[in-house]
Amino acid sequence: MANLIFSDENPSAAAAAAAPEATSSGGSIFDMATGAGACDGDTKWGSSLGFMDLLGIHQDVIAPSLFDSFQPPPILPPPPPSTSSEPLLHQQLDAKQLQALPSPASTLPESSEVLNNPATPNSSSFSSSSNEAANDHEPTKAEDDEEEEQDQDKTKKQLKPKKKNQKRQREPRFAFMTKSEVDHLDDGYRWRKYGQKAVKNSPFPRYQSISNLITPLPFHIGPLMFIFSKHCYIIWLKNRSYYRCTSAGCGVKKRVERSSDDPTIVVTTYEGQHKHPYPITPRGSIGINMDPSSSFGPSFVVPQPQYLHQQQQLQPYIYNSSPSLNITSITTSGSSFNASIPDFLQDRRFNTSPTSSSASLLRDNGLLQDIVPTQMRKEAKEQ
DNA sequence: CGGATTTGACCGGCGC
DNA sequence: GCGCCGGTCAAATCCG
Repeated sequence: MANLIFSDENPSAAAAAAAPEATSSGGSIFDMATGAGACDGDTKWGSSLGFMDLLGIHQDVIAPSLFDSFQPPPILPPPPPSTSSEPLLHQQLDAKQLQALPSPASTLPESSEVLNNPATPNSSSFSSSSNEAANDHEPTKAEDDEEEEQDQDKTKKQLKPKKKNQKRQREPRFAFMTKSEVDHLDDGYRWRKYGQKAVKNSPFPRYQSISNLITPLPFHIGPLMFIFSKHCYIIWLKNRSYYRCTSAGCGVKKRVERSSDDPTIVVTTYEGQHKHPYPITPRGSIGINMDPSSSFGPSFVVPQPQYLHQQQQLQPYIYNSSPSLNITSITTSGSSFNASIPDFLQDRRFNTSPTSSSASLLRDNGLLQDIVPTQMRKEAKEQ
């Protein structure tokens, strides 16, 4: 996984991964019709910038705006969710920080309440408006029935009309970043996925004459490659998943996507506040102890090594305790890893062949489904 | 069979 | 007004 991305053999791929997103979530898709962005056959991958240059860009642009402003919370950062992933960042971000976040945060309305103290969506630091907002989206049963009748004439897909001149109130959002191979981190609550969007993520559309296509393609985020007029174009796609808490009356939402800057990072954005007790998970997963009596918000239960052992196929990433992204530590060189990493976490760290890694990444990111039609996938499955 | 997920369609906001 | 995009819905499908 990550070790492939930043492999020494393919430094420009690493640079690509480190390159900051030029625009917000609406990164422009490469213009195939006009050929905009096409280059001549001499262009190499990331040739305009060296590996270290791009690393520098990454640090200059990303780190100061997001990571350098990170202040260690008074209590340990949360989740290592049960995926054995490690938390990178966890705090309520101020508007500036949120804008620095890839995309979930960039859409944060200014009216959002943000507090600079560590908390989770369940923490008391969130505004108490969650009920209202939740009711906006989840009307009462009576209202539902009434509207169902009204909607008889309407198209099935048509949505219920919203009150005019009333901007939808957004819940305060809370984002944190986690190094993980799995997108949906188990935080102990039960979530139902209600939507998924493929978002374009093309900071620097990469292209190259097909005749010069020597270096392996950097399959680390989900490139959709196509060939047009002797040029190989790649559009970077990623999925954004939308989850809703399954508890009745709880309108908490959760948005999960990969970071544009580092696809090994999962950006989880919570919206709203749970209005129910923290569910006790029978799985014994690591959970968040949502003790409402605690004025410090939730505390987090450290996963037991035994449990992590069961999850080792997830290839947990050992995160750097430094607030900034130390992407240089992610190399194919085994010596770059800390010797203190338990054996059971090291077992599978370097067993990724380019082939399996590419495939698994495509699978993990859900990109396969974006690129390959469902029918084709089904056929492949049957074979 | 019930709950969860997938996925195409739809709506509203926003920028041009 | 139009197009793009984020967010949501809900039927179809999957899965235990």
